[in-house]
Amino acid sequence: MSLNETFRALSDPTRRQILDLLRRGEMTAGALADRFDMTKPSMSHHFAVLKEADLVTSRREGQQIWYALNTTVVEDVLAWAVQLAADGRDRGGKSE
Amino acid sequence: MSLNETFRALSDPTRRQILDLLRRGEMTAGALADRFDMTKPSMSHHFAVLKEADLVTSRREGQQIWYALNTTVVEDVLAWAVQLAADGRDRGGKSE
DNA sequence: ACGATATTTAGTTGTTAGTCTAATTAGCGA
DNA sequence: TCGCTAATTAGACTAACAACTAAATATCGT
Repeated sequence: MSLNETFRALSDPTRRQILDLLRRGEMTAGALADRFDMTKPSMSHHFAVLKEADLVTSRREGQQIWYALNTTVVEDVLAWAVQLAADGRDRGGKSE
Repeated sequence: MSLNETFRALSDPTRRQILDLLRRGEMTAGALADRFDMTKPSMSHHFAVLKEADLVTSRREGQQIWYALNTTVVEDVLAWAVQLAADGRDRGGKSE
């Protein structure tokens, strides 16, 4: 896993919105693209970045490609943040 | 708060290492810079990005500037990831 | 195999990011 | 104020990014 790639992928608002939509379940590339004011090739680029970061998985079903959220990597981010926040707080003395 | 800025700041490995060092407590700009194989101006740039993203705070004490981790924003990232992971898992059916 | 639909790949362009060197600001002590 | 140290700002250069249009690939139905 590369937090590098992961955070880079998350640093784009369009990509975070895509993940947000996928919280509710799988969606096809086309259905996702329709939700944004952007060309399909541009959206396809974002899908590729998310896939490379392993934040989503994809499978083809006929002519469509279904994308799904990969919670595993999200949990890695979670773990990273927990550690940073927890240790920081222990020292910082911020009690709540 | 802007997750945009936050994730952009976190997408650089040097900056994540800086935060990592700050888990243990405040450090001066110079002390931090010494830990990296990079010029001080470059390090200063990274401090500025982290400050802009509100991931660190700074205060001057004499000739030195002390940087400290701001756990509040880290916790915002945490909350974001929790929501994504939790909702995603509810649907994804991943039981552990 | 053909035509239509779904999606990605290629190539281009303008913008942003990370790094460096050189110059500048800020504070301290004599 | 002068000289020293700490840190940032300015300017330049290269690499990487996000968006677009046009073209290519993959699958389906006839």
